[in-house]
Amino acid sequence: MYCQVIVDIVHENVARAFTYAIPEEMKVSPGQRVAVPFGSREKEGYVLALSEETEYDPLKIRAVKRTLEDYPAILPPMMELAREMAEKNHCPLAETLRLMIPAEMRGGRIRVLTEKWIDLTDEERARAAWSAESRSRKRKAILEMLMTGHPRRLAEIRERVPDSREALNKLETAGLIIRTEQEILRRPGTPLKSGSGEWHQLTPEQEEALEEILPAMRNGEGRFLLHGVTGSGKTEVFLAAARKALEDGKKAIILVPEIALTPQMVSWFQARFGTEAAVIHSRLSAGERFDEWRRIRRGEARIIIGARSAVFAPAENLGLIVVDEEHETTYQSDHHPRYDAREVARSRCDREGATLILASATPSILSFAKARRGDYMLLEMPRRVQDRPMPEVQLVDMRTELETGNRSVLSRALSSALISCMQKGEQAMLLINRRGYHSFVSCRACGHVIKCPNCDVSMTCHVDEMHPEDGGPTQLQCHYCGHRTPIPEKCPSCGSRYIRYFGAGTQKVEGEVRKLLPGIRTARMDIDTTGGKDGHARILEQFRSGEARILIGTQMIAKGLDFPQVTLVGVVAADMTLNLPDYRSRERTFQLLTQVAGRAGRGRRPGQVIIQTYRPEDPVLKMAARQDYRAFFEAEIQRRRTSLYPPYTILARILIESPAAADAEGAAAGLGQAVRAVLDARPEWKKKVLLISSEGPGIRMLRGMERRQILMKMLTGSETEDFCAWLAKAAEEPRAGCQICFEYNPTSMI
DNA sequence: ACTGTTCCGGCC
DNA sequence: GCCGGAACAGTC
Repeated sequence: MYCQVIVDIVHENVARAFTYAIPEEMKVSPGQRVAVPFGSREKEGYVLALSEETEYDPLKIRAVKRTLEDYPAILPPMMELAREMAEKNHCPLAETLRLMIPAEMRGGRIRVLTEKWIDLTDEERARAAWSAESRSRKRKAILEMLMTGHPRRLAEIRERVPDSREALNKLETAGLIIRTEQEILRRPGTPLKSGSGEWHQLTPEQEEALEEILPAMRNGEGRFLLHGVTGSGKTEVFLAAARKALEDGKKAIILVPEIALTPQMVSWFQARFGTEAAVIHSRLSAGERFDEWRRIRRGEARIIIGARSAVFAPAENLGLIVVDEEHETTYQSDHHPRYDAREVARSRCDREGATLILASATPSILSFAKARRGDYMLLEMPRRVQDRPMPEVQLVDMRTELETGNRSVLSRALSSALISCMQKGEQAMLLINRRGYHSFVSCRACGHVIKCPNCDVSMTCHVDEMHPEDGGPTQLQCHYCGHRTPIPEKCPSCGSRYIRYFGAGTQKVEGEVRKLLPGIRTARMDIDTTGGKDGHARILEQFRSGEARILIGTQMIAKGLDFPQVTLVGVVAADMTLNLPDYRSRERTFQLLTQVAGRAGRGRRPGQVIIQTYRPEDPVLKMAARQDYRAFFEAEIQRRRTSLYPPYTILARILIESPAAADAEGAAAGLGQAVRAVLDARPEWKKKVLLISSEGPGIRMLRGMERRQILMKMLTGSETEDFCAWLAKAAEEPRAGCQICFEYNPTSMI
């Protein structure tokens, strides 16, 4: 018997199956991981398929050494998925297979934790021995313990009967007890409590959505886009759909856009389904992740909640995948092999006969366009639960604030709203989409802006987190590479002592709020305060418990959080994200504002939202203020059509990075020429290409690397796919001192 | 003739 | 991804 094995090495040279013989007594099935001899070394591999015969020279064939687990780590549909992804990404199969098992499983770096247990061999004999026992009080005590309940943990016996080793040995040699070892599974820490254990009465809209979803689930089909406004109770729909999956004996995967949102979702699901819910994300400890993975693999956990990577959870017999907040860009992975969890979810559902629900209050333009084309069935929930009103949104013109002498980052309207919100004993959230204190510093005399030595970006002022009580900002920090330096006394360019500070970040806003409302506890949530294993959870719990009354943070506070006590949401500077040089900046701004506005008024009391801006007449801001997704979608899709942006076109780029500018420059020129040459040779490709540009990228130096790009805009079509395959291959050709990568519809254009 | 270095193909 | 052999250059 032979098997085809993918060796766990990511390299083009070995990106194919190798044939190994299976020893007589060994049981091997497809998807199982095995140890095989490879050259002079031993390697891990994945069994692709088994066969009786082989084409390969039998003399050269070596045998599988051993299996690494006694079950297939890769389920058959997951193997197909890995194949599909490898083909699409032009990468070795080993690389996509690695996504599907916890990293620590590779190289045997993690041990299965065990615990010793003691069991009685025969209750009758034990009873007899107990009555007859007269010599040893310890033996009698142990037998008594086991008779009232067995098996028992050895640790427990040791605790109740000290120094019991000899007594246990005697009982064992007498054949009265046996020792066993049991695996124990490490569980992630207890999540937040939500206190809503019972099933809610569904709203008519939720019922209507489920009337479409449940029959589809019965047939193992259905691709839905659930567009429900903030506070419309989308989670209740997920819970009901997951219950249906469990009733049918199937599994459900619930994806959330980031780790910070898992505890909330887990608490909702655990309240209904208890330990059926498992958590998978990258911040679990190695042991926890491995053990949760095995719990899922064995079918002990039937609901999986997690961030992007949870889409690869080893669930057999999958019935449902939910992608919550589907518009979030975090569903696209940013390192190799790149994938989009929404596409992977779609592919898994097609393959495994499961139902897919993408859900959002602000669906991505791409998904909504697909829904309109009929790719997804659109389900609308335009009203909040219990007839709660949508929050009232007010745009505040910061130009008039300045004209009338208010130079603070908080407008009068926002200040007084904050004060009255606090007086009423309610909670508030403030969004400021930049961390740190000031966004940049510049010299009054010569206008010099202090830039990072490693990156082509200005540095941000920070208050030292270690000594926050020292007062104002003392440090400059680069938000791209993390480089830190003290704020200089003099301008490094002209020596002037007059340095000016521009723009406000979360630290500055927190300071202003504390000045405005002394004695009110605030919490700040940004990258700087959420370090550590449960930094997010700590801050959110502070706010949930009411210990902190105002939550100030970057966009991470805008996503899907549910705090019923919040009645006021303030956006300190709405235009900041609007003017970024990216065709998606309007979409992102609309989503961010609508999402953060939706945090207000989720409880009994109505919500109020104040958006500060220098451009209150901007149509995107106006539509966000009205929470009018439809109007925004129509305007944006129209703009994309006329300006030729996705989904009507495809953007692709080759990004070149090198420590030396000349090398990057040279490689960019060389590649640019090669691209133009191949287009001249292939007119069918050329006619699809609308634009080739060697401009940019936006940041020409990052983390000490010089960056150049070749940006292309193309019409969709099979020729374009072929051209992109060629580009991906061209990007793999090594060039002196350069790192080159090909990006198909890049997530970020920096 | 001997040793250190780099390049390239094979691994089942 | 790493090993080992081949080819090459440099040393006595």
